[in-house]
Amino acid sequence: MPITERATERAIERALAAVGVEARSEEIELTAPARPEHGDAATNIALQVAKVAGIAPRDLAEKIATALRADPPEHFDRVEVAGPGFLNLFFAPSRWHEVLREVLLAGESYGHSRTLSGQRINLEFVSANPTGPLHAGGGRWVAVGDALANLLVSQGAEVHREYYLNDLGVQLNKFGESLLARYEDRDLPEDGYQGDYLVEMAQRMRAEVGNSVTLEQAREWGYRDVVNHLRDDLSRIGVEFDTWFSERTLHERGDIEKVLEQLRERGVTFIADGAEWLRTSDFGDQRDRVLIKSDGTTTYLCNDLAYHQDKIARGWNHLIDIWGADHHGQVKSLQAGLEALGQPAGQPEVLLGQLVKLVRAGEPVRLSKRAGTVITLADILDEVDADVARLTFLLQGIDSAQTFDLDVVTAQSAENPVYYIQYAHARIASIGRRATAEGIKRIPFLEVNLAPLSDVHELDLLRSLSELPAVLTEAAQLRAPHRVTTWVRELASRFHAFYRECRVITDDVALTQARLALAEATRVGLKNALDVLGVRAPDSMRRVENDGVDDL
RNA sequence: GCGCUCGUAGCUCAAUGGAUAGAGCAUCUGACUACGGAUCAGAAGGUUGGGGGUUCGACUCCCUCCGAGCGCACCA
Repeated sequence: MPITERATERAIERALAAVGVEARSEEIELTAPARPEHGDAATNIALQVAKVAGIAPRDLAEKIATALRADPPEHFDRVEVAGPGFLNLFFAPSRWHEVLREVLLAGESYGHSRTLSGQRINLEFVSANPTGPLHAGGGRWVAVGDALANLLVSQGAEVHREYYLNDLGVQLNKFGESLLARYEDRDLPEDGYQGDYLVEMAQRMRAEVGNSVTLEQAREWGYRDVVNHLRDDLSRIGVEFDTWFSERTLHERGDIEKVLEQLRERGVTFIADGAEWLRTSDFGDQRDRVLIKSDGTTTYLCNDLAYHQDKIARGWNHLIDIWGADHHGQVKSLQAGLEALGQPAGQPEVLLGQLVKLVRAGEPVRLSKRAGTVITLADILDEVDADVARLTFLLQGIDSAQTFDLDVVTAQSAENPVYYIQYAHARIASIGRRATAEGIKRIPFLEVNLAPLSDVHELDLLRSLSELPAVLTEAAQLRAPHRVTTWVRELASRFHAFYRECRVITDDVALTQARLALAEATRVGLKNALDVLGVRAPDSMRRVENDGVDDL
């Protein structure tokens, strides 16, 4: 885990200069070692520059260490040379006390930065076809997309959450036909949508619209109904989109024709076999793609190009799309098309997420809107609360397929890691209530003498807290919100250990004040991380047991 | 066949090219008449799919084989 420690980095720079070795400051990297015996911060700079300097790594490390001892950084305790040439730095506890002050000073902005300032990011996610309810696996993109948006914002970016509605074309028509068939109690059309939700929808449509409904009316009524339910489901899990972009808009405004003209002007199109093609292969695609089919209609790619062109025209200087990995084949075509339009290469940045495998009792649950077996996000939210659902989707990176065991998530929802984290937050709030109840006068946190904090559990908490800024920055760069989950689980774990070993409220007034400050700093860390993840940080919790509900 | 992605403990998953690969669940052993036991401490569990290579150092990068998922439309 990299850490940001400017004063120490500068001290190492000075030591390098004293030794007579040149190194750019960005080459100096400090990491938090996994093992306590490797110190509080370690650097491999001697290993990096040994070859250029023409000195054996360990010898060089020793020289740097000597220089460092002569001109140490703040809070320096000692430095050791270890292994092939690592420099392990040990800090005095005052360095960690400094962290505590930083956390309390920054408060809800602790961990935030301006590293992405100036980036105006359009983040498109979910964008499931408006032909039925959002299925359970789609919840992954809901949770990941929203958390990623929060994460990017925490690093100074402006982020716009966008949902693209494919409210035109074959799928929507098929959906309309299927709904009408249910309404008229006829057999479903070929390849129709078989989901039971259409039966229930048809009943409501009859109640609202009456006994005479045309195909177009059915399609439009159904479309609006589905979108309303999408909004409801998303709202239940706490996600709100800034823009719901309708594909129809592109046609109504003539955007698609405009994009076609731009491409023709750029000379990147050609006619063949009665169709109009785009030379995407000139821009890295495997082969060229069709824009206008021989029947005169445009392809999905053509419309998608107009759509992404519009996002840029609206002022977003960076586009991110989160797609299911089953669409990976389209990435190159879209990027090539945008580049053909004169946009910088690599837009949009597409994050491919592996799909969710739903499992029940060890057996895979097959999901298909059209086949009729649908387990929806709403079904999940009926059984577990939104925090459980969100955190479950945010436990792992999106590069590998997630196995979502419905039995485990529902039956054992009380054992979900989210409660472990929230419990730490609630415990801290409870300690605060206790302190108040016992009439303990609270010194303003920033005036508290922190010197009594020296237990390993106390310092471990501060070590974790010191990592949050780097964790958030890196998670944002890697588009990996799950890293925040990993970090906050560790912070919670360290707090629970501290709580067991170190009683906060005691007769020792000075120690009590210092530990109350430490608890508050921990609370801030938990809260800020949970905010990014979109999970609540409660001040109290109720546990549902077999024998009823306990107030805690 | 071609392409993309993935393969880590019994299970679910972590790990900017760094030191002895870490958690949770499950299993086993323990814990304060105290601030919330949704807790804590410990044990056991690994040839990171196999084999090569690059590197002072590889779960990580490269090659190859095996296995899994997904794409290879004038569908969306």
